[in-house]
Amino acid sequence: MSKENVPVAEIKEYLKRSGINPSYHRLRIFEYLLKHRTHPTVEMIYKDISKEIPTLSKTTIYNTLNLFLNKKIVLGLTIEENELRYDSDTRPHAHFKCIACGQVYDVDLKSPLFERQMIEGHEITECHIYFKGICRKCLKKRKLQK
Amino acid sequence: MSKENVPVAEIKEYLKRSGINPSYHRLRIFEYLLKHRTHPTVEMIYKDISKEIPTLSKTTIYNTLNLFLNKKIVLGLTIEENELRYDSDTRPHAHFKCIACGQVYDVDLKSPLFERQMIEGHEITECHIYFKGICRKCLKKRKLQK
DNA sequence: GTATCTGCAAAACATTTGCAATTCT
DNA sequence: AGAATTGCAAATGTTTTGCAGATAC
Repeated sequence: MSKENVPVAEIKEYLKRSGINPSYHRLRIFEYLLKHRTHPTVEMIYKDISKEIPTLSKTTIYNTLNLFLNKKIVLGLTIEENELRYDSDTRPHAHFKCIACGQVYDVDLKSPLFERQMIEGHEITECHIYFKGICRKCLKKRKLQK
Repeated sequence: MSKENVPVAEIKEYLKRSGINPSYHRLRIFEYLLKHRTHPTVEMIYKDISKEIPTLSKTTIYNTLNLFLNKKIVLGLTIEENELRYDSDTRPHAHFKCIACGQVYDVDLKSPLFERQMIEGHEITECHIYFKGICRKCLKKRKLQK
């Protein structure tokens, strides 16, 4: 799923279709991923959602995200060691991480690499393309400072 | 550096040129990375080298590898969460991880992505391409079992 | 003898696990 | 009630840090 404003009923249906019982917490966490396209970490999700649901525990977020990963409705991004990030957009696309501000951007890249079935005799099931550098925003800031 | 059998004197020179004082441990660790092109984790390096140097500590391996990363003579691969792997070949190339046996292979891929300077307004300094799937060896094994 | 290098032990994190409490139907 | 869900607290595993001792020049 990739759009930003999806009605709750539709999310519910989507979870059910994916074999996931749409409990309140699961719904809220998936909704959060749809709304916040910043590839959040567990920490970020916890910080934000627990403002509205103070009883929510990190364990539940871990449980839920692992469930989502198993059912393949989110992607796990390991663009940087020691922080797993999550993306509700499971279509092939690339990622860009800014080494200045840390933000991870989606990059809509059409590459034949995503279509490849084999490489050097290995059978490919997943392809991840990660870029690092300075993002648009940080570049602008630096220019202004000069 | 990318070849497998490099004389120690040459490694020493390479470290010096990179601004690294070539202590015995550093030499041995870099030599290990050159010889073992399996993108080892700290654990693997420790296990193997400490057989010959029983006094070697993991802290030293972490210190040394972080030094190598800073001086950019090794690449850190975060193809899978919870395990940072190291590669002494800093030329642009892709990586393939077998989801059956866990081995990480180098893939000699010529892609224009490695040459890109900008994408969607972001300035690119690094490009990582990761594949996952079943490797050549594991595919063969599966065929034999049938 | 002063810098650097090394390594222990503790700390800092992220993530997982066991199990008990809670909720849903 | 019975099954699924949640959440605390403890365990696990990786990496970092503080600092003291060893080594090198």
